[in-house]
Amino acid sequence: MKISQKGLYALQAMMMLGRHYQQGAIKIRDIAYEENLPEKFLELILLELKNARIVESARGAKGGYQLRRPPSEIRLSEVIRLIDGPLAPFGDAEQLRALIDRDAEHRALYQVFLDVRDAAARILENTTLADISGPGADISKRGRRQRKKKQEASVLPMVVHGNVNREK
Amino acid sequence: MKISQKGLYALQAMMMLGRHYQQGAIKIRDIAYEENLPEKFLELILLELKNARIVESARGAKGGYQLRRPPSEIRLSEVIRLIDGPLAPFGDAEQLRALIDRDAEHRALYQVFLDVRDAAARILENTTLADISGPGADISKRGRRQRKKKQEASVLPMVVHGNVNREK
DNA sequence: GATAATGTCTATTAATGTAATAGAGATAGA
DNA sequence: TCTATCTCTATTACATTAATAGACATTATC
Repeated sequence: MKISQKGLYALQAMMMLGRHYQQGAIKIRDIAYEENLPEKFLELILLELKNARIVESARGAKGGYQLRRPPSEIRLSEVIRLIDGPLAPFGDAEQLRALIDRDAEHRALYQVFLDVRDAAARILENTTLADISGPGADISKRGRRQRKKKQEASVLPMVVHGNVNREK
Repeated sequence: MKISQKGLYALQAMMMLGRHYQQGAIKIRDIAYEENLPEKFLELILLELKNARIVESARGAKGGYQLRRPPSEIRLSEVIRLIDGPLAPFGDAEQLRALIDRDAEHRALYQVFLDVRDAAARILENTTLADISGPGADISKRGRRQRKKKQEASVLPMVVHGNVNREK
């Protein structure tokens, strides 16, 4: 899985709309300005979000965009899957599956990829716009509240090993 | 993070070398044949792996490649980081960091991305070539054994939620 | 030391994907 | 009607990826 620039723009736009939830339609231009996004590119992104019925638009003068649901009901996974496709860490799932079917030895590798995908999905499914934007957003609170499904909280450990944080 | 075709080839080649560990040098051609990889492309990949000192080569007649360490000491994360770069799910960490520094509102989003990266890293750091290749490889055994660091086993839950498995 | 087998290295290409831009058209409010 | 705004299609520039080609260097073996 890879979150593209476009995907990041989409998330930024959604966060902005989340901050202005229930304030009526917001113009593309205003979103672009507030989040510092290329306006014409943002147009295409919002169109996709609209077609997916995550946001809604009003045309003409006084037109603009707004969320169709409260920020607490929009999961990051939904936005990312729409813009960047499946959360799996490999490109072409079909091709990989063909490889696996042809050769039992590679099934274990495939399973590892599935585990990675599931781990990422678990986080992105359980984080909503409300968790990361708006007046209540606070990193330090993530993981302690706002888990919709009660049993899942303990499945996503917040413990981080010292040796895992190795990226540049 | 995205595992490229090249990264997948690298993992396949490493698994093949793992299966033939301590059987002397293996020719590029044989690796390519057994794993059905493009030979010339594989050359470049093996060169990278050699420069990273994960494999070693012998030149000339009877030359070839072999692992420098036992399969149980080669983590998938090492191979993937080498070929495909950092495990983070976003492209340019610098750019994202700049965004975050400019705007405190986006820190929470950044933190989610870090969580995703850490979750992926945790799995790929704790899975070795031995776990997924060779005669002992068995998907059903993953997660129950072969965790090098004792305390980490419980941190990677094997439970999978029904609603997480949503990819095509 | 000649020969054949093999890894090393550099360059190039083709295909694809990504980010972004341009501009004409449709719709709605004033 | 006029103007502001979303809608939609096309196009472009650029970067990345996957793959190929070919000359060169090294080693084993006869």
